[in-house]
Amino acid sequence: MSRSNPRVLATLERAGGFASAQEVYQLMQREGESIGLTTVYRALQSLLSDKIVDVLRRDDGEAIYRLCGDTHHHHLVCKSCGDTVEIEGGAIEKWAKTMAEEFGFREVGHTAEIFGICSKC
Amino acid sequence: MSRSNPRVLATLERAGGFASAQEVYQLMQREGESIGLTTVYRALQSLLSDKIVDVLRRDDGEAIYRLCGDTHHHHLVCKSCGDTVEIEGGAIEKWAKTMAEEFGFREVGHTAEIFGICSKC
DNA sequence: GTGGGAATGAAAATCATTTTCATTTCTGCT
DNA sequence: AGCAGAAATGAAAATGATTTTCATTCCCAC
Repeated sequence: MSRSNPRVLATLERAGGFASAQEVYQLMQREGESIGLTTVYRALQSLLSDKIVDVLRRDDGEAIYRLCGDTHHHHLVCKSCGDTVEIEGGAIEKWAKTMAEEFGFREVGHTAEIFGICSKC
Repeated sequence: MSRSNPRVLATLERAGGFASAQEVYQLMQREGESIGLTTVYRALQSLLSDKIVDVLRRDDGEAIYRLCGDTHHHHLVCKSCGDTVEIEGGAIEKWAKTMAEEFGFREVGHTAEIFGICSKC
């Protein structure tokens, strides 16, 4: 069940740790690697569920995957160039926990993203 | 060029100021309004470029539109039954603003969701 | 009224993503 | 070796949101 194809992971690294499935596929094609689009999608999903990569959405809705360290963090993403800054989310953690408790939820997780236009754009 | 169809806007309001194009369309159908899906999409785009609505992305990539200036809130969603509670996000707003400023971002927005298992499940 | 631009919507096109399914490759086992 | 079954692969078809095309209808100034 190890579908986390290492060639896909390597390509994602080569791409600067930030690319869509289609881009990873095209990159591999251009570099002469023989792989199917389906396999790329499957590998990315597997990497995702293994928490080796992270997924975000571009403005047009395309999913982009990126390598991700294991420390829990959030992202500040530029809507224009896609540049990403990893930020601390201590305030969020506390907020999520408080709110969840207030309404009696358990096994709580959360997502949070900030997006805007970066200083370069 | 005023394609910001008022019926679409009204429906978006009725939906709680938060819905996808498909949902707006279905809601209008169910309520017996005669409108085409194309028109709904066009109206939403128009409302968007007039800055009357805002667009976000759901996890699955579907675009959801929301009235700007609507009091902004977040969701606490049960992973098991899908039940949703709307919650205040004052802490988040501040956090997002602070972080964005720190890194020189402008035109800042954010998304945040908390998910878990509710008390009934 | 009438001519032309704007609005409408059905149907087709597009595009990312997922599913299906037949084929190939790997694995452990004898 | 040889073989069975599991897992991986990828081409092609299916899906689902969104966009485009295009013919028709509506509306408004003249």
